[in-house]
Amino acid sequence: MSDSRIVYFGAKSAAKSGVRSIYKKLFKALGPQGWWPVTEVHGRLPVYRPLFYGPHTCRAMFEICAGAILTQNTAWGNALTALTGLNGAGVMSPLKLSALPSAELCRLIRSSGFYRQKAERLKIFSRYIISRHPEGLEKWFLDATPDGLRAELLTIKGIGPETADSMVLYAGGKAKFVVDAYTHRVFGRLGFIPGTYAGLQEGFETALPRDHRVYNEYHALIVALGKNYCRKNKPVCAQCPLKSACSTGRIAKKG
DNA sequence: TACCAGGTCCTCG
DNA sequence: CGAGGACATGGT
Repeated sequence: MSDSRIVYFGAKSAAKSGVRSIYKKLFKALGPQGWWPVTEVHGRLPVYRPLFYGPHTCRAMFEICAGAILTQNTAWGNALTALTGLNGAGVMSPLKLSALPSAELCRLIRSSGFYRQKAERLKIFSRYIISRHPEGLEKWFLDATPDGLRAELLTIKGIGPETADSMVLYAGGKAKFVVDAYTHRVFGRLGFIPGTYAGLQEGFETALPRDHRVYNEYHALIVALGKNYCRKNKPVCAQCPLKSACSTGRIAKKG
């Protein structure tokens, strides 16, 4: 007998339909998320634009990449303060960032935490663009395949799987599913295994149409769920859009 | 007061 | 490989 709460990724149609039905539930309950929030040309704060999936301007692409680095293991609000600081200082570009003294860069992004590491990572990424892709971020990303771009990004120090995938999906508008801490938590509680980065990513990419708009919404919806319902300590199971598909709340009640 | 937040790198069994 | 520590601020 199989435990209905356990859903194996791989060649299982149950996993496919599970992944798809969860997406539908989330989208229906929470709506389009408008990711990735990007600063408007004339605006100060990044804005969520529901149902817009690109293409982005070159500077928006760079801002998304910088944001992906700044939000590593950090609350988005803290990363956002740093992004606003960089925009306010007029240094949101590879050329400007790479020319900025490290102490100044550290000061601008201090709110994001791990700021020495992140300042270094932003510089490394900026220098990489200038030296390896002098034609610019836009041409680099738009000409690349999702897997090729991901592999190249992973060679850059400071860019790991999630940051690379965020850049590919949200800056490049290419179909790569982003797996993050929320994804592990939510789908772990839902009973999906394996819970490794590669396992989860392959599960999603196999189950879903290869459409960057779907990957975009799905990951953003998982984050929304993780923040507002599927919290680490005190999950709000009673009103969770996925409670019918999840056993966590029931188990907790049974004790 | 602790714990948590849209990870990654390095080191050591 | 996987586990464990370092990296750091701001919100609850």
